Amino acid sequence: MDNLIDDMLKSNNLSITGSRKKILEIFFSSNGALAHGDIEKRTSEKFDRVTVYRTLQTFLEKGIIHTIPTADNAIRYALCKDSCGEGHHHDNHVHFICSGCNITICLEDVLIPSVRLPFGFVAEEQQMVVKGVCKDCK
Amino acid sequence: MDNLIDDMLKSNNLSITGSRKKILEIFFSSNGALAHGDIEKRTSEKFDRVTVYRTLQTFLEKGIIHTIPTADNAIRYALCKDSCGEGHHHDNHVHFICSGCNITICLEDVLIPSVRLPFGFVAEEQQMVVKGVCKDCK
DNA sequence: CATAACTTTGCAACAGAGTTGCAAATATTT
DNA sequence: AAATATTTGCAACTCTGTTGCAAAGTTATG
Repeated sequence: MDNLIDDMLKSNNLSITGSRKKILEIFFSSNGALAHGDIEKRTSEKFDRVTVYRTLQTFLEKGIIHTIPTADNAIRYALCKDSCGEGHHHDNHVHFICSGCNITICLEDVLIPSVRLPFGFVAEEQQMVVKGVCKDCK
Repeated sequence: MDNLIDDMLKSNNLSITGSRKKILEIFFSSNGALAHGDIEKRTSEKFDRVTVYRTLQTFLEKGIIHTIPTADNAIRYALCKDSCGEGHHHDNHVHFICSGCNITICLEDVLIPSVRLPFGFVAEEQQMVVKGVCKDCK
């Protein structure tokens, strides 16, 4: 497990540091998406806020994590499935937010359906968020 | 025009005040969705920041406007079409953000397609945002 | 394996978005 | 026109995120 994380960092040309390892571990051991605040809570005051922000930013740039749009004004992050090439991650799946436990889940198998736009509009990227009750809260 | 706005406020049990009239006017005269900051700019320093926030909050509660989810961490608001009853607005249309002029538009005629969720998940509400180029920037 | 070169961290300070309490001002009711 | 209720503006605050810079840590080099 530790080796997997080290390799992951190394293959992205990132120095292997305590905070990066810890934050990656948190992502691996959580089944949903995480907001910056969630991560701060789970690192139990070990790292500076700024370090967490910068680490997330770095992971984002390297395509290790991706962002999830939410209406509640807090960016959430989730691990990318390593099925696609580095850098250009295809984030074309639906995200689910449970109104019970508030978890945010990537529904990797549920693809965003395409819509027919009015004449003159060209789509480049689309995001879909479904709110409801997850299988554990039912 | 002034009467329409007054009636709109009155029928929602809201006092008719300068800031509310002005902010409603701004919504009527803009063709896209507005963030809090946009509104502040267009009121040209006439009202307090807090008043704008509270007015938007009030309009939201009364179902006069609705929020639009964006990835860039700023809530945007748009007028609700008055086709549906008071309070319970059906916000089931797609939103479009232009990467050229950055406008956010409600595509009232483009309904969000429903998706098949994994077993055990129940959808209550869904939001879809398409980014691309609008008809004026093409 | 020590030293140099580079990268990352933590601190401090800041910026922007949004909220709350409260007294003053403005609307509405009578 | 006075009494009541609602709304506004101010001040102060919280929360989220960013930037510059020196200190500490990591990696590469001889």
